[in-house]
Amino acid sequence: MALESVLTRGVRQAVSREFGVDLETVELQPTRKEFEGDITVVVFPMLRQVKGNPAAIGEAIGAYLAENLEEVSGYNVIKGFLNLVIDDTWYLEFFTRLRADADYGLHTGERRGSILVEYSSPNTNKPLHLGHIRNNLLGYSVAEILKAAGYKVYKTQIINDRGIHICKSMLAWQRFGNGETPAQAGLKGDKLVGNYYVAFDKAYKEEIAELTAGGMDEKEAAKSAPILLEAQDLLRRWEAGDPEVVDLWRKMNGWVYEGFEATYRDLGVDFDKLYYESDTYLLGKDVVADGLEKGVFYKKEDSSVWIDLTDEGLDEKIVLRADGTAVYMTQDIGTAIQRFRDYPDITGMVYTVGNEQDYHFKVLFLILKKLGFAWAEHLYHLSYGMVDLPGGKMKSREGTVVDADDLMREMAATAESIGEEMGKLDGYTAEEKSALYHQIGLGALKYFILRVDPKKRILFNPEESVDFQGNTGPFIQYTYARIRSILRKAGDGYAVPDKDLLSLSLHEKEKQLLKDLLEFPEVVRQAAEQYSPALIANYTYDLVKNFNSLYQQVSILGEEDATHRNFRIQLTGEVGRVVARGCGLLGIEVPERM
RNA sequence: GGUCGCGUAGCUCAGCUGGAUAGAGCAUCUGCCUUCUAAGCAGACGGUCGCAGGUUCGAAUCCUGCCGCGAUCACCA
Repeated sequence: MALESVLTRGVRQAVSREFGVDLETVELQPTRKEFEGDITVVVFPMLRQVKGNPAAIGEAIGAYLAENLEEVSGYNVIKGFLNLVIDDTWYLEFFTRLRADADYGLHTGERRGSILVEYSSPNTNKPLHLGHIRNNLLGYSVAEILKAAGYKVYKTQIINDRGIHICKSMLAWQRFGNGETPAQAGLKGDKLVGNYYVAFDKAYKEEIAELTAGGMDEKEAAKSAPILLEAQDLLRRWEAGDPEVVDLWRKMNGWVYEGFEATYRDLGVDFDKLYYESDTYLLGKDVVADGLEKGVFYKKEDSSVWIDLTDEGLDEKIVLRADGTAVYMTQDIGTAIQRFRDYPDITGMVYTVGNEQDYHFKVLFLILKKLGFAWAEHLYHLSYGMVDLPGGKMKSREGTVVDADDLMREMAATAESIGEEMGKLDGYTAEEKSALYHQIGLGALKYFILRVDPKKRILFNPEESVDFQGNTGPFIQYTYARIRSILRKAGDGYAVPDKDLLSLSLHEKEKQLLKDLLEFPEVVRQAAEQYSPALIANYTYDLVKNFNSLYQQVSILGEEDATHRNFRIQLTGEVGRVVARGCGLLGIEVPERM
């Protein structure tokens, strides 16, 4: 049984015996470092039910527990806090269970249903940037965490592959491209297409300038620039299925996908299914018709369709245009329903989308509830803050966008220069080194982003590189490599029978590590419940920090008592296992050496 | 203006379902590599937890108001 349940029950019994009261709640917390003990019972809340002074009550409970529970080997009372010393044997017993459990920390036996996690979902006219990186890392990590918590997870994204923005790139390519391909240009496809998007913007601005110079009003010029009109015409032809336009669209989107794919591969994220907006943008209209019949929606004189959410403290929201075409909301209603058809087993969905769309998702979920879909209760908007630069938002027009590929390359380069200076990689080939530096650079980047609470905005200063020391990914990776090094040196013969193990007397740092390891499953559960990789990141950091502390203070391989030495080696191994698992949940790889 | 989010050390962040003297990292300063990887460890310095009230035995944590920053309030996605 879990220690907390044992103690809670014991405290209840103690209070019942000593004071004749049935306690409503028992409050436990880890004992603070400066006091002796492992778990603390807070006496204050009992005062409502038990009369007396807190110290005396704590004393009475402590005496009872020390007497009656084998888990409790000592206690002290300070100002209404009853600190319990838990017997080493209890932690060692826990350790025997831990080492026998190959899936420690995973709640895979729980079968909690299936969840679809959507993330990334880029436009196909521009390369991925730092903002997308946060989105991808969060989505991927939350998907992994949900798996660990016992859900079956499908990872997906919706690719915004149609619309006026694509047509702009297409048009610019037609005009200025001379048939240029990514191979000819020596560019990734997404970069090439992105360049034409920029080229469009430039030409468009020039035309506006010409028109205004000719005396036209600026707003009017913005609307009537010939290149824009032509792009709009391209969109109409695309929607009409004009083969020439559709072919070009296919070709250019294909280039972009190849480019994205490379970025995803470098980033280490993947998807089980892709949705394309070109397939889904017409969805949702029939649902609107249904909702109209049910009275969820209403029609205005111009025959546009709306929903009135003023009762909910929100506004009226359009769900279908007067000409019968879909808006953003219409599509999202449609795709949500489509996904529950495609995956009949899913019980919920997670949308990884920036917090600028908080309102949209609030409305979307509300509409789906009003339409009567029971699953609408289990939709979650994984909302995250923007990644800003010291000067504010990233702006492609001002060239301040931090490109995803460039950033990853720079991180790896930093890892390389540090690594080469350290010079600990004798025997590694150039390829092995390069792979390792990528791993470390990415570890730094991922940890940097994931350790922060998703809803907070992140300030990224390109001038100051991401740290590789202290509370960072490489610190965790380094400790893992250190652990692996110890285990390699230790070899194989360090099995310890349970009965020998249980007679050990634990070093303070060893006990601390066992406490840390004990928490891991609960941390995973919490991280899933709160959709927060940051909890995993911070936990893993604390664990690793405590391991390093042990490492510096005692000798592992040099311990003279054979049983104790072997226990330490095993403990090292288990810490390594949990570190690797925690990192895995963050999408961070751990190296054998570094 | 309405709504939502954020505000903790010089900087970047933990802690927030109320509990003991608010914790890390970076930066600055001290020590520690002939012994398991020093991308490390031990320590020092650094805080009116935005401000003001309230609830409570107890508030960084909950409530109210104010201030600051951001987002949003499109027949764009």
